[in-house]
Amino acid sequence: MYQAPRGTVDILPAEQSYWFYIRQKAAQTCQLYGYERIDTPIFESTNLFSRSIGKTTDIVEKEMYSFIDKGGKQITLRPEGTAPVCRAYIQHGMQNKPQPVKLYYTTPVFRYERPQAGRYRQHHQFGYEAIGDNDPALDAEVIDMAWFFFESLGLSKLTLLLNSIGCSKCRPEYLTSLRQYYHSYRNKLCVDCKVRLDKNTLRLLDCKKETCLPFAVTAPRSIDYLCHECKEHFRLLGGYLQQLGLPFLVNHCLVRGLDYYTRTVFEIQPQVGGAQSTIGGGGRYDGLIEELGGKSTPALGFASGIERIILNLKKQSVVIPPIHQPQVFIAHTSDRVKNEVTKLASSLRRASVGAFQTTSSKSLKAQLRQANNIGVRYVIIIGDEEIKTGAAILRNMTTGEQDIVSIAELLDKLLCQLQ
RNA sequence: GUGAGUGUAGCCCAGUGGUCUAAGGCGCCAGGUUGUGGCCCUGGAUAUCGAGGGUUCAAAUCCCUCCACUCACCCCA
Repeated sequence: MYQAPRGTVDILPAEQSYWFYIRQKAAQTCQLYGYERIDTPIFESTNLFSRSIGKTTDIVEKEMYSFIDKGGKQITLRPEGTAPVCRAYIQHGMQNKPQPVKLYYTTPVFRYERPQAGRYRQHHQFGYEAIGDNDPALDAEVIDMAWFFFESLGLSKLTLLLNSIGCSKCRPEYLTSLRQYYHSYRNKLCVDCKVRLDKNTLRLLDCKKETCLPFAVTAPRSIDYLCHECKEHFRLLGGYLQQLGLPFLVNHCLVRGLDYYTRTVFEIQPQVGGAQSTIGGGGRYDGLIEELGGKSTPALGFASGIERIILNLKKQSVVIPPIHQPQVFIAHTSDRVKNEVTKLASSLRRASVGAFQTTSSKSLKAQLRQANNIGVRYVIIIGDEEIKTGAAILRNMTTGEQDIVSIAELLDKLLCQLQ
């Protein structure tokens, strides 16, 4: 028997209410904050990702779904959403539009990893990018928007973590100090951290091993090494967030795993959770557009994992509105009336009354049972006797009451009762 | 890539060597009501017991290999 590839899932009808709900809230949020939707291809040149995310990151080193197409081109299924949006910004000359350009997307994302709770090889992200403005007020807006989005979904008890990791001017000095600091504990570090020491110094702060945690606590802090501009940016951002009443926590160990981040980085986490606690995160990437061949352009963005949001909606028992289903079921008792039934069903739908219709020859009992299981409010029953008089039985499934109504009046009556 | 746990019908699961041609519950189908759902009663369909190999007179049950799933590490959403 075939089954969905490892790390992928079928999103069955029973789950779709969550997806519809989240996408709707996402679109509403974006409308309120002035973001427009963009859809970029699901695959891009491998280069785009290796250049932007960073060659030594795990994503690029071992998690990309890459292949060579029939034209010999190196192609990669998108492992994240920011780089393609930046590529589109450059390609379509969006620097000529009023800045910042605000774009959002919901899209599948592919990473070759061992699946576990809240982690898949194909997952879905809702994200947005604000490109072309370096004002910390924009950072605040982006963070506020993420917070608003989660709040509007009904999620509570969230934690907002914030940090600044500096820019190309001030970060090298910080990295040097950090490396020096960790170097003195070198033989006490875990195997992974010994590798990080040379390869990805910032990530040393992120190690969750108990033996490494104490080193992170007393490690040099990036915010103590910020240049004047970065320091000011961070100070102003903090002020805006306070004004907005967003309860942020500065976390000196928050560094994020993609190389393109500069200055502001942030994550939003639920208070309780499994290993994959982050439901959304983002930050500034002031060097990325230039790195990808555009003009030097400041920007920042945010992305959230829809599967993880659903996980938390369930954990917090948030009630999701059901997807609207037809409220009318048309049953028939004889194949001789099928013509009438088909016509009626079609005309109801054209008048915006959703209707189920049985097409096979089932017993009336079976049809009513089905109608009951679906949960429709009304069943229209048509048989030989009704057809003779141009009438139908209209049964109210909640009360069990039923009337004989002429087919001509059915629509008006239904429209009235379904109000 | 590493480690641990789990694999019995669509779903939840009983069963730890012979009474298993595999029990129960949910769901599904049908009948009880010859044109009427939900409750109840009765009946029915659906399982090469994850796959392959081995031990044994005998394997869902023990052993080996593989596969899948789950959780965790790594990393991230």
